[in-house]
Amino acid sequence: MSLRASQVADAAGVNRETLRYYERRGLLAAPDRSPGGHRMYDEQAVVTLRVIKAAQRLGFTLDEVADLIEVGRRRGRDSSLQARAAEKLVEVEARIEDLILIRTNLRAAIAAGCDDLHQCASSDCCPIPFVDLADVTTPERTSPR
Amino acid sequence: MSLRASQVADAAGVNRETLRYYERRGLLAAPDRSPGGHRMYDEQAVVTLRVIKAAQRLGFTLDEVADLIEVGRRRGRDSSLQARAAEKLVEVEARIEDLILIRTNLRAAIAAGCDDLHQCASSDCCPIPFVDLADVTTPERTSPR
DNA sequence: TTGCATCCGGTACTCAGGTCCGGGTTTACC
DNA sequence: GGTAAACCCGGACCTGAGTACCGGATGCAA
Repeated sequence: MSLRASQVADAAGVNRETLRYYERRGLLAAPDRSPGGHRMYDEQAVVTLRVIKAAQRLGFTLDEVADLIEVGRRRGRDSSLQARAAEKLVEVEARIEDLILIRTNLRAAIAAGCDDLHQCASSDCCPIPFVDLADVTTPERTSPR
Repeated sequence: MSLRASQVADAAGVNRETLRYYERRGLLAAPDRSPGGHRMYDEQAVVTLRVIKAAQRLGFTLDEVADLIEVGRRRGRDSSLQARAAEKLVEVEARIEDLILIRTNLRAAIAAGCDDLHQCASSDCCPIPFVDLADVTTPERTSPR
């Protein structure tokens, strides 16, 4: 059984136009067409869309997502996959570190309540949860997002 | 001692124009000016810039960052701060969860090496590290990024 | 077979986040 | 005091990621 564009879009929670857009960008395989030219998707398309959205939420660009999908597709013979995966791993781990720091600070801010924050604000140790991060971050990391 | 625009920009690893831009957006306080009108920053500006960049890397929008800075500035009397911090905490924790899942899968992919990946690719469990995420994700989370 | 929702391709628009330009000062250094 | 580098402002431009619109074609149900 095949799905039409807006069924897929609805199922994945995206705009119908986004399907065409992703197809243009090579993120979504061009589906079969009906005799009249309408796109006919399978359920896999929905999964792919969700995958893309998930990856995006984590800060991967569409190009990066395209890469990862690509890499998953043309299997073993491209062993740069290992390298890519390793790179991503490093990125992901750095992100986790950062987020954990933020979390710690947010928790502290919440636990301390407004009174301590007051004191804190006057002594310039706010903007709240980010100060540590700023120090930790290497300056050369010229935001490749 | 005061710093000039490009010194600050260089120190923080951003474009000089970005300073003006952030000033317009209210993210960076308008600095003092020289008699001739040139901006004269202090070292704090560099820290603030790094803070902003750090927050951005974690997926906060400039508006959100502005919020957080704002909130840190006008201290206790605005007790919605607690609420905001709590909200952010939830977001941050969700992000961490997602990233940990990704990390797990990336590690597995790396550990398995290309051979297993090969097998994997043919059985449709690739694109590598995102499938689980796709299932876990509630469809209604219509990416508010 | 008619009617209406849906889809088509192409193009234009939006929004965030910057970045670049250009003509005219201002500073810093010799 | 001269001059090159840095800076000013306003506005145009750019990229990424979608979204909207259009006139015409298609799908499907009654």
